[in-house]
Amino acid sequence: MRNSVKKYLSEKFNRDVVIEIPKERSFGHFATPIAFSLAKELKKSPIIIAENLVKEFVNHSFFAKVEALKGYLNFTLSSDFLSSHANESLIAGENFGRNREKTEKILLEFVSANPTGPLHIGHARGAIYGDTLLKIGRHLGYKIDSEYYINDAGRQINLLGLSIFVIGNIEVLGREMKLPEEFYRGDYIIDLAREALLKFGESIFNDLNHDENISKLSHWGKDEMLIVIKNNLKAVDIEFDKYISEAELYSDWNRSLEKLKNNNGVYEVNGKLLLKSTNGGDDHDRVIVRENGIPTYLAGDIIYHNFKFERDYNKYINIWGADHHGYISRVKSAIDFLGYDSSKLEVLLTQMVSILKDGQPYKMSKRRGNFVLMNDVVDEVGSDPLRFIFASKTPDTSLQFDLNDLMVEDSSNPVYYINYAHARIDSLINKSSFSKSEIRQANLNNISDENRDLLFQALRLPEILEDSFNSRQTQKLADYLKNLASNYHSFYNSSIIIGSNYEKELLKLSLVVANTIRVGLKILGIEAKYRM
RNA sequence: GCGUCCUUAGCUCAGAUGGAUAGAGCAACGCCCUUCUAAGGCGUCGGUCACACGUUCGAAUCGUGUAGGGCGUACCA
Repeated sequence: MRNSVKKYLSEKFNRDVVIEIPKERSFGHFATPIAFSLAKELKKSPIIIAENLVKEFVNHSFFAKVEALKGYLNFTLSSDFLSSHANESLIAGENFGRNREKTEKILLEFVSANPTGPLHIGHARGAIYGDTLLKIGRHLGYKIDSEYYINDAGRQINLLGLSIFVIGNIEVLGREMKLPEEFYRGDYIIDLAREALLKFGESIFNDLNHDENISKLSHWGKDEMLIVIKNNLKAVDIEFDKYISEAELYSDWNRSLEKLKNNNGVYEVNGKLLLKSTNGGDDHDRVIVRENGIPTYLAGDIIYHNFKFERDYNKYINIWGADHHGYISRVKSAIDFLGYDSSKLEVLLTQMVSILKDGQPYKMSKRRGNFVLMNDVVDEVGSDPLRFIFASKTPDTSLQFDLNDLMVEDSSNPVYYINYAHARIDSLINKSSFSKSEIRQANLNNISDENRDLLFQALRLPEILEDSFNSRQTQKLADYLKNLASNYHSFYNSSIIIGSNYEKELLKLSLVVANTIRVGLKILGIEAKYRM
């Protein structure tokens, strides 16, 4: 709707026209401050310009009313316009908002947590934010592939094996042994050690210097962790198109390195190879191959990004935790030296999360890792509220919330609140003596102004999705659904629907609202409830 | 120090490419079930948008600076 109005006005005035939604309802559905920008060129007061412009909109099919107010042009949409959109939305059903076919191909990488432990709550934020963006984008017709990059090569995997070995000795076999500071810890390592004992027998815990044993534990442990991670994700309904293994890509290292060298992106100092990452704005150049010939962590990212760009997408989006922001300049400079356009890579950061329960910092009971596990939270509050809270907050501010707030079953919990509106509508439809098809055929041309505003709001989903995706701000969709539900509850309370002279019309309006809620929630990864 | 994200009501957070009186939920206090789900609605209270200067017809929004906080600043991942 907004786009068609914007397009129409832009063509009419032969310039880009700013369209906004006035906060004050009596000002109409859309408004434009165009007279202010024309004032300078025409050297006339915006108020007079606006009054003159109004005259050009008499008997227009889009608008029931166009008026000039303090220099603004305010547009009230016509019932014809709204009611034809309402019909389109009901016909589209679950595809409401999907009408546009985009050609842009996007590769979206997110989570990519190391397979050395279960996902924690920070990962959950990135996972849900990324998956929500993915769902919005796909609904809008973008071709998006999702990937999880597994850091399954390098020291951290070896460290996982060592940690299982040492903790197994201490906690499972009751032996005396020192646990070095940098080792992984937490109940999940003990669980792994117990399973390892069953699988490999006690002998695997006998010799710390036995490389084969550690290697066995490392690789097996990594595979187990990957299963755990995939289960953590599945619990909030997230699945990736592809999992890319660093270890499998490693054979491509020489090819990537050649490219960097050919583009003059590396140099040698004391037997080490450095990447000229200062080109991308980094503080200093970074080592990519050590003196002993072993590539650093950054090398893996270089290979992976080479592999990404060889597959020719229009855009690459990475979602990283804020603690990785220092990596952006390194990876971007590497992409440039690989011979690709680093501006095609967009890195989105999610800030830290802290959790309260009963107003107190949430600590895992009986767990000795320092972070809150994603799985514990999902077990406690369920997938829907967690998905909603992460989708409803801007990713670039640190976030704190109380688990109790997510478990409450009243209007303070947006998931319940929105579902309740949806369930109420279904209940009305069932109570009515009219059939659904009779209701759908009702004519919405003569509904009241207030009800027309509700209809207008329910039909805004497509433009909200566009805005939400383009700005990468999923909370716009979440907020929109909450507001729509709120307005529906108001509507519900202010008029009796069943038995009214306008029963069919009011129910049709309700159906439009319900469809928008259902589609919107689905995109947020939540199935709307029909009964509560 | 440098980089980066942030600072809006007592609390948790929204505020569209700068625009018309700054928004919601919680908390507090009132009111509304002889009516379709009161798991709801309506209302009151509450803000020099951290601070200063600047750009603009117009700034919570843009720029510069100051103060405060998170994160990062490894030949660790």
